[in-house]
Amino acid sequence: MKFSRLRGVKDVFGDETEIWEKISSAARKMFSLYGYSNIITPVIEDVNLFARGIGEGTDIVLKEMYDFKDKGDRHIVMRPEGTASVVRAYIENSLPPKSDLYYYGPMFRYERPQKGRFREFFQIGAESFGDPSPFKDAEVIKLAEGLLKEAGIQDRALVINNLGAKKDYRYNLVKFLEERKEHLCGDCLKKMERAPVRVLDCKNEKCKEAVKNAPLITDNLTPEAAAHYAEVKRLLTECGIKFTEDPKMVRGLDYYTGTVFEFTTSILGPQQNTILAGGRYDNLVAEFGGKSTPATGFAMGLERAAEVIKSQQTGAADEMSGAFIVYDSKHREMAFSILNMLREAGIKTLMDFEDRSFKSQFREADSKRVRHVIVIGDTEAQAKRLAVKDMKDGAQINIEINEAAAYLKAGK
RNA sequence: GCGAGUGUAGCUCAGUUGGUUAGAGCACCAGGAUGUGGCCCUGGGGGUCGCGGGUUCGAAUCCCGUCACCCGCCCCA
Repeated sequence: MKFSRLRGVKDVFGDETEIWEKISSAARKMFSLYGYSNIITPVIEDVNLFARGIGEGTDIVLKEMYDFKDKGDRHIVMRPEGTASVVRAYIENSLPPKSDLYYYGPMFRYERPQKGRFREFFQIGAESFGDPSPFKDAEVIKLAEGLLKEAGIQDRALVINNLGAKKDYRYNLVKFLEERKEHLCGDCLKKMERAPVRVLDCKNEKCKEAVKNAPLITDNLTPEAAAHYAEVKRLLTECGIKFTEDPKMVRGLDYYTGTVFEFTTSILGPQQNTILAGGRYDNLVAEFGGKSTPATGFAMGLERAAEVIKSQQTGAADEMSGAFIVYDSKHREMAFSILNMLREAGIKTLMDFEDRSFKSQFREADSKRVRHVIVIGDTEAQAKRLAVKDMKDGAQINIEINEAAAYLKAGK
């Protein structure tokens, strides 16, 4: 019986895990620099956490949740994103009012798979609680940018917006759209009720034309939001962060209330080009029953970030390192003890346990890109010495066994 | 969820109007004088032609279904 993986999920290994590790170590470094601590929350949660948190009307909740009933008849969902869980945990565990947290783990969405879009995907995210200041927004964006930079992602652009509109904005926008109803596509008509701002972002040419003079959110911010937004922009410039503004950018999660931002890349195609996104959500903690607490955060998609790094990689060969033991089968015991000795001395050492020709063993040593080959044939075994060949220049020397570790460690 | 495309060896792909034992390159394995890699040469292993059904004397090739990937839309990281 042969099995294959389920739709939209993938096995990650080899070069790709290497890139993932590079990203996560970049993340650990940046988070520690900014004083964030790690939080691990369960993959499964109660459905209502996301229905309430992300928004009842969003696509994620409406049709993309991986949900099921467990044996106790509980309605469970495999988390489609990280923020709702972290907010829940923040309240439930009475974490300090000011908390800076980061997380790493798999998320699940029942979507049609495509390049850079999976049903199980990994996110690294950050959530900062308790600070309403525009400085915090700028700091979070600076952190996000630092993380991308540290991970080696050069191909990135930052887009920002603010969603702090006046109360009557939505009403006025809907009214504007109602008047142009006949020019809008079917999707937009649906969006009009649920998330009217989204209509402004439609790619359909007719819709674009129809909404050309629609009231923009940035022209209808509350005085506080406008001041906050201006301050965030000033601070970003102060930090040396380049950005563009997009008054039509809206995020797909309903909880955002102020600054929103997205880092995009050009290599993933127009629909999956967001690699990191986030924003301010000052009402969510209160909506979840906690004490009213301002908050802001972001999430990065590992698969997409890795894809960008992969596309940037030059074909440079890896450095040669470590040693490979080539031996005559009669002396396998001796070779094995040398192997253990070198490893205990902290030297990366490889060896093949099958009886293979010197030629085969050397070929393997070469493909493993080791710097040195230790040869143990009859001559060496009798003299209780080792021949050490430098695979870079082909030079070979003969040394005492107890000199080997020091010699290899010295490298070249 | 809607619309289109693709699916042949580990990888990238050939495969003529349906016709014998399905091919190439790369990768892998072995050998190329006496124990020594890369380049080169010789040989070798490896394929339920995505899967299931149908048409036919005969199907990788035609038809139907199904699964997967991928592209556009939707949405999002």
